[in-house]
Amino acid sequence: MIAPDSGVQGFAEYLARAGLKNTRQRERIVRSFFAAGRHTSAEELYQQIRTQDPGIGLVTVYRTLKLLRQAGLATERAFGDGYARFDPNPAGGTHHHLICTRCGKVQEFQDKDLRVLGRKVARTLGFTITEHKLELYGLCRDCGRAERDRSKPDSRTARIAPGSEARP
Amino acid sequence: MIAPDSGVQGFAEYLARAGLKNTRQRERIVRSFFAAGRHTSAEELYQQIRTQDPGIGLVTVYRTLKLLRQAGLATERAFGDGYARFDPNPAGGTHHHLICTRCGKVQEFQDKDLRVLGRKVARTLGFTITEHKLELYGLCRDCGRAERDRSKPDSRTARIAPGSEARP
DNA sequence: TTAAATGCAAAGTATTTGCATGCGA
DNA sequence: TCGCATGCAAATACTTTGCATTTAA
Repeated sequence: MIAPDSGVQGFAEYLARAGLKNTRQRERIVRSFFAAGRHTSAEELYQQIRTQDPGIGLVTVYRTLKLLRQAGLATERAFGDGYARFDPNPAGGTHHHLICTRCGKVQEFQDKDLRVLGRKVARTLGFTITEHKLELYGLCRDCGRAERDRSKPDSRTARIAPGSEARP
Repeated sequence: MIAPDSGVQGFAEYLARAGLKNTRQRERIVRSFFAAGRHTSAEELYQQIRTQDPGIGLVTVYRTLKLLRQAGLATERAFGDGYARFDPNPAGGTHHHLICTRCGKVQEFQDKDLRVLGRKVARTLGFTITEHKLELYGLCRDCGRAERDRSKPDSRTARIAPGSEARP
């Protein structure tokens, strides 16, 4: 994983280059963002910062997240609930996702072979890579087992509940 | 790319298994979705279907997209504009993204080596893979060039306009 | 000093839900 | 026939914007 300080510093550098100001609020938000780690929503970040610095507004959190995206330090993701979620872009490191399409469970893993491979592809296409992220979709162990049970001749009744989407 | 018919059929099977109904609207929406291909928003889909079948409501499009997600046939994505965008989940095939973190340009590519690699990782963790998607983040050719120019000693003036996010 | 940043309140807008009616199985 | 699906309108709620004030450079 990325060291939180590295992200904070990268953001400071971006602000300086772009002629923008580094404020108390921005620093605190960015620090919390990189400390929180993964799949953070603006609201979650806001609630957490609030306990340390009640003066900060939700609007500023949104604005700072937007800046982080523009700086190439964060990526917006959607998991299906109404919230936009943000992941820090690890500089050099990688974190990938295994996402179960049935229950919605998200598991992370790492693999360094991917790094090499991605770099090769990118070079061919003229891209300068700062981050790469692999998402594997499928069935997790439990759901895979359920699926196999379902297809046995005995259990013809549907096990799929249309309205059920788990969200950890 | 996935053949549209395959997706339509997969959805029909899902509905049958789950005890849900296959309606004229659903069929048309799903067909259009798989034909459209990539990064489709609910609104776009709605506008397109409207020309063929004015009776269909936007609400039904939203509901059908939700079902497609639950069926594991579509993935929700966020590019940063206000819209949720949906990609069909290619069964077996893969399509990956190169995303420029500065201008937002998205380029697709394929690589079969990744497939093997992903499968290996998944097996270790007990996942059954149906799809995998690699996202490479970085700077596209143009933005990479701009970045290099910027860091020359001559041009100290900021080239980064904070409010400018291109969206193709 | 000065342009940028903040925070509140208000606006905007993508997405969901309630309910009466329609329709597939 | 029965229960799921549809569509309209209204509601929700996430995110953005206007504006006066504060603050970093």
